Amino acid sequence: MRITQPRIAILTFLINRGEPTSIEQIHGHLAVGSCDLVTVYRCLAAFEGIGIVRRSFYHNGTSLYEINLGDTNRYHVVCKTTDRVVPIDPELTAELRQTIGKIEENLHAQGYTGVTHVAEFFGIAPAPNRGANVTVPTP
Amino acid sequence: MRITQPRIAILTFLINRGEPTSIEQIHGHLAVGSCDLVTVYRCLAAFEGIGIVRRSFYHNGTSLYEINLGDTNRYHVVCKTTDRVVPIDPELTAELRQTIGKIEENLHAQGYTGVTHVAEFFGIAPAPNRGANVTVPTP
DNA sequence: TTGAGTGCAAAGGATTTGCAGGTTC
DNA sequence: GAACCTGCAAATCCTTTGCACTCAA
Repeated sequence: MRITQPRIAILTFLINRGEPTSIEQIHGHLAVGSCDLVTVYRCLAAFEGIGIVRRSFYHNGTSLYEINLGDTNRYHVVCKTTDRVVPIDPELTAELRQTIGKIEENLHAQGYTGVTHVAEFFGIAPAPNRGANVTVPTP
Repeated sequence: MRITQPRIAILTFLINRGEPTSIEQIHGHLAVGSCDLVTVYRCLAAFEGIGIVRRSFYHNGTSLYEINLGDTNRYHVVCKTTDRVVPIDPELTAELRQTIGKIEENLHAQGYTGVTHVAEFFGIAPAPNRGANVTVPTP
């Protein structure tokens, strides 16, 4: 896997962002003309393949990508109105992670390989929460 | 909401199937010519709207639909190779449901409305498990 | 009767693929 | 220099929309 300008740009962006982000948004935030939309698709697929990014889904089925920091899974609520992504309460996240871990273990025990999962919450954020300093799109 | 032939057929199929199923598969299992693919899309959207079916996603982002039996959420593993759907261990399902319930409560408490979630597991089933009597496509 | 539902065709949006030209190693 | 990567264009796949017709209520 070669280190190229577009890949550096995409990865840098994802690291700074630290949240599931749509391909369009990723592409939109890269310097104009620095990287084709198709290249973003291809790079993210490659990144997912080697495990440095994780893919999840928006409630309409389109893809979201985020940096994969080991198994420190994070879970989020995505606002259906604004697309803003807010992390779930840490304690509950820990609990969820634990339960999901058990399930994945159980599946491995049954002989499943390459087990992955997707867990997303969607809802309409209360107006005051919208635009919180959680997700400030990098200009 | 009117009771029509296509709706009866789709609902009957989903009830018998009892598992998340793709639109294509649903359409493919209905009597040929009995219902247009577009109608399947529209019916499922309508069913989802009134809450009698639930939507989830396959690992490639396409939709899966299943009958919504109250709030007795069920969670599944989808085999990436065969698309077969197998329910998660009941105890673990209960635990997962409980945790997710807490998270949704927490979100409501924060002011979120219309909270929904998606939780899916994907993996490659061990060969002996493939073709288990879990998902017998209705002829 | 009459408006919700349907089928067909065509549009739309997201993602993938083909191929020539560029860039990394 | 060779292989991998990129950009552009076009194709593909899934899903939605428009419109005239049909059918359940």
